[in-house]
Amino acid sequence: MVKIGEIAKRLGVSTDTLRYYEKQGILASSGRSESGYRLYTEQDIAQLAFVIRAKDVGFTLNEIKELLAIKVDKQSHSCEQVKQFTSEKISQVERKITEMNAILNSLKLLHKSCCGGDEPAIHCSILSALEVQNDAS
Amino acid sequence: MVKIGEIAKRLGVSTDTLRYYEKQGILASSGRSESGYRLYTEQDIAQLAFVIRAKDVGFTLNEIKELLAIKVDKQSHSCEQVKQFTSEKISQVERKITEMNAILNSLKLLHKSCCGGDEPAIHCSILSALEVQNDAS
DNA sequence: ATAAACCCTAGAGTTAACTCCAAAGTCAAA
DNA sequence: TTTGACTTTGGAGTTAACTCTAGGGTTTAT
Ligand SMILES: [Zn+2]
Ligand SMILES: [Zn+2]
Ligand SMILES: [Zn+2]
Ligand SMILES: [Zn+2]
Repeated sequence: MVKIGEIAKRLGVSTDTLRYYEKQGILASSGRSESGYRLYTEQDIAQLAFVIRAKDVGFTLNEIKELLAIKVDKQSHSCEQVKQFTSEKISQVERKITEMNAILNSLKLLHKSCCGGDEPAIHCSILSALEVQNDAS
Repeated sequence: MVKIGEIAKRLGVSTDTLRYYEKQGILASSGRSESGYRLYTEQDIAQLAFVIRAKDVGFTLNEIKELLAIKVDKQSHSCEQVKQFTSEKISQVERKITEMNAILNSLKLLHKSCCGGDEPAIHCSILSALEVQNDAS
């Protein structure tokens, strides 16, 4: 059971952010000390790591809440529903990865088509590289 | 040369958003009609498609501006700088894809570990699936 | 030729996700 | 035992990315 400052420091977020996440139902502390300090477990830290990773790749807090709801709501839902829901989320993430790869390809094409010399970049075909890739979406 | 409403409709954004992107230096129209209407080319549309895709996967407008700057600034920078910059962006995108895959694995594990039956989901090991994955980040 | 549907600008309002602040209680070390 | 670093709450302020409004001009269809 660690205090808020510790977990904040370990995962590189502010204590304000952690209190905000609690208010938003993203991550509550597992308990409080005698004096009312928030106390977090290692599991809480693991969950926060998940939240941060999801946020980093562009999920909103609401989407993250949905992802976490799979865990929270398991008492009130059937396995069938859980399976259905995770299926949807999986295709959503797969779509994002596909788009990400399209962007990566744009950049790689661009990188390849540039000679890398020290002359001004006017002559290199970067512009067309970007557009060709865009057309082929 | 199409008007703002047409491009907005075709790519599923509002005309307000397009005017906002112009103000932010993300995407200007290629010209104006006699009466001052914005006119866009197919290239503009391709660029907007790129912007939308980048936005969808979690890039901020400022990051997108950086990506587009590769194209815009080519007069004032050397090929060496361009190559350097695209390299950085490529690793940034690759990192994002890696994180995305970690999340995808969490979800897949979760999906696999659920029986999918119509009984309440209490018994299934979803919780641990999420946390195991988080620990292994 | 006139109504509907489009476009313009400038600027105000909104939402998400923080971030900061004030006023006060708690805890560890010197 | 007192200083300083922590914690609490409630609420105000900020930033990004829209979104809307007002008040006007333009284009198109009937
Ligand atoms: Zn080049
Ligand atoms: Zn070159
Ligand atoms: Zn199950
Ligand atoms: Zn089951």
